[in-house]
Amino acid sequence: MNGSQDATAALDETDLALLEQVEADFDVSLETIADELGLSKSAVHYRLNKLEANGVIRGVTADVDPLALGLELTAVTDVMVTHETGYSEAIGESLVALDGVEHVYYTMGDVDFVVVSRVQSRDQLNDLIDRIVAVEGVNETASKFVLDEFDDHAVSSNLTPAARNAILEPADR
Amino acid sequence: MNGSQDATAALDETDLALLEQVEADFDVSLETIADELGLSKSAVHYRLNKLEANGVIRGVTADVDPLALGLELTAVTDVMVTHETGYSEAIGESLVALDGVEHVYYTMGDVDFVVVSRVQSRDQLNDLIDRIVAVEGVNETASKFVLDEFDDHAVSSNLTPAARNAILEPADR
DNA sequence: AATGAAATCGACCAGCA
DNA sequence: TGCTGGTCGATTTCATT
Repeated sequence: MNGSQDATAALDETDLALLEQVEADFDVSLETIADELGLSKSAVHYRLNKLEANGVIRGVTADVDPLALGLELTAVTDVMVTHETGYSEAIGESLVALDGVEHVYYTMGDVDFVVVSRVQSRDQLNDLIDRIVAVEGVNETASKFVLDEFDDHAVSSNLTPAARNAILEPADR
Repeated sequence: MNGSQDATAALDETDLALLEQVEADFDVSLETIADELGLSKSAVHYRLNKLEANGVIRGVTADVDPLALGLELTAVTDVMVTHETGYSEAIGESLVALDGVEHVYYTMGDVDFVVVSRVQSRDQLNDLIDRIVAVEGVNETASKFVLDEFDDHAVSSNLTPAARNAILEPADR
């Protein structure tokens, strides 16, 4: 054990470039990635394995278009809980377990939870809000329709220069 | 061309089961998936190709853990714009283009945009909020720290029974 | 940490129900 | 259209440096 941080794995610029590639598209051949990075196929594979072993890459998944499944309605719902007990984690887990709920953020401030959900219709949204209110501890909700949505799901290509530097040059260097 | 909807591709239960599998983990072998679904490898491959051709599967990507990159701070920022011009799309695109911004929701109501972002430190969050305010048309912001987060990124395994039925039994049947 | 060879797996094709 | 079985190419693994 040395003095390096546990949370942040030691990454170099090649790792970051590799992450940007596979986070954007893991369906390309290793050869294509290897060419772009100036590495051999085996080297790319070796680094990918290391990144997965370190927990940097959590997994590889298919991205499903919600619209293709008819989920055309997105809502942002503010959820207030009855009193600040220590049950925030249980409530958060109950909320995310509801069908249709995609993200749950437990926040500081007057709103306790921000819930993002996807459904097909207004009927389904009404039903979902009913199920949110039925969660033990939930007091009040306020929902907003989402008219338009913009996403940048990639993490590694979305870093500020400061964040990049912090990753490439750990504090204990 | 028949009377089927454009938006919602015709999917059967096998397709949904397949989507649940690959949305949870695309790193397993085709044989494993085939066994669980009671299909042959070729059939699985055939359906995957079709789902991708239909736009149901948008792509295959690596999931990177933000914490592994030191992005331990999540914030939800409400953004009010100066006046309801027709530039909401331009503003949304400007917001999501900012480094650190992950989701942007353009909403109906008193708040115009809900922005979810990830950074490493309070310094970086201050900087990000400055950059949000600097976006043309942005008037006022209010940020909340996220203390805890719960996600269900999978779309196909997150459907209400009503939504499942609507997918399996199109209206024009 | 990276390489090259051997085993394994996935992509594609022609044909069939 | 949905699927089968086989072939070829790509990927994963491992011994080696």
